[in-house]
Amino acid sequence: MDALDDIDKRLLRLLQADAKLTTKELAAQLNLTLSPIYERIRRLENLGYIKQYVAVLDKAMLGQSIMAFCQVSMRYHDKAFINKFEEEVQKLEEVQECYHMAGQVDFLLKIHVGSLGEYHDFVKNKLSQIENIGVLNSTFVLKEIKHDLGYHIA
Amino acid sequence: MDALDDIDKRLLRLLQADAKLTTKELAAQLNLTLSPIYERIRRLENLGYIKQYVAVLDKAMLGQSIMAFCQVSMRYHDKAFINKFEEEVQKLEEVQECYHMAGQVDFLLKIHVGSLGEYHDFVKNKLSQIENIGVLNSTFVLKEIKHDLGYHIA
DNA sequence: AGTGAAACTCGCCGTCC
DNA sequence: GGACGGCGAGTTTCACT
Repeated sequence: MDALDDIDKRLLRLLQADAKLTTKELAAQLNLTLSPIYERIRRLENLGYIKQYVAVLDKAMLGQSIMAFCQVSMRYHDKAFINKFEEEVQKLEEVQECYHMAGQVDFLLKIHVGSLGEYHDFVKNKLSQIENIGVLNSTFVLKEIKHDLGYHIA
Repeated sequence: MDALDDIDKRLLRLLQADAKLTTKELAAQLNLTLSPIYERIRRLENLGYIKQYVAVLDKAMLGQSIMAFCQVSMRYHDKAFINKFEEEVQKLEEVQECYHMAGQVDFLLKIHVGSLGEYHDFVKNKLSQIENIGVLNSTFVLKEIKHDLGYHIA
């Protein structure tokens, strides 16, 4: 019921590259008619394989040209402090991604801002205001070499 | 000509959250008729604010449940070696993202695989086969705390 | 599960304000 | 720069296989 056959996989690959493909175009590429394609897509949506459809914007054109990774280690590792940090991070719009990591560093944050001044403001007035942060180490992206939007489908 | 007014910004926010909204629904939310919405979207596409439309899939359901960050430092920093590394990384399907960084570490890679065994295989047989890699340091994601798909629009 | 066709809605374009 | 209207195209459903 929830296994993917070969057509499902090809469908997912096509849709994660271009969500605007019409059922007609998809049907032509997969050698089927409109109905089965239509129903397969709805099935993949309902089972949760497809979570949503989004427009991908250009961050440089939106003035978000500085990207940085920020490694955060907590002073104490109490559950309450960890939970508090995770809650606070959700509220910070500069934080695009946040991961709880294995190893010396507790959290890795991906940050998007418009300038180094904004980054300074973010660290000084927002991030470091969260209590119990021990070490805080930022590294900046010089160039984006690769950024795949879709996942590899086996 | 290429500046965004308030309606453009609201339009971009709505579309990067849900690309399947119809012009009709967008028009209703922005208190306009269909034509201006339609033309604004085409304008935002042509100017490059909207790069593409994609379906967002569930990586866990696709069996890509292990996520890791891999820090790579080159032995020598010749332009030719750097270019070669960047080329090779493009070919590796496990590498979701790759950034050239400022600081001690040269590159930061975000890796998606299905198991630790696959990760081992990736490092041993693919990544470390690229010449001139000096230090290679992997850290695994325990939990995804936050992952915004859209950018913050000022 | 897939085909083919019918009904309905939306995207798209022209014209007008 | 936005409103209105008509045609083509896409989506959605159904009866049949």
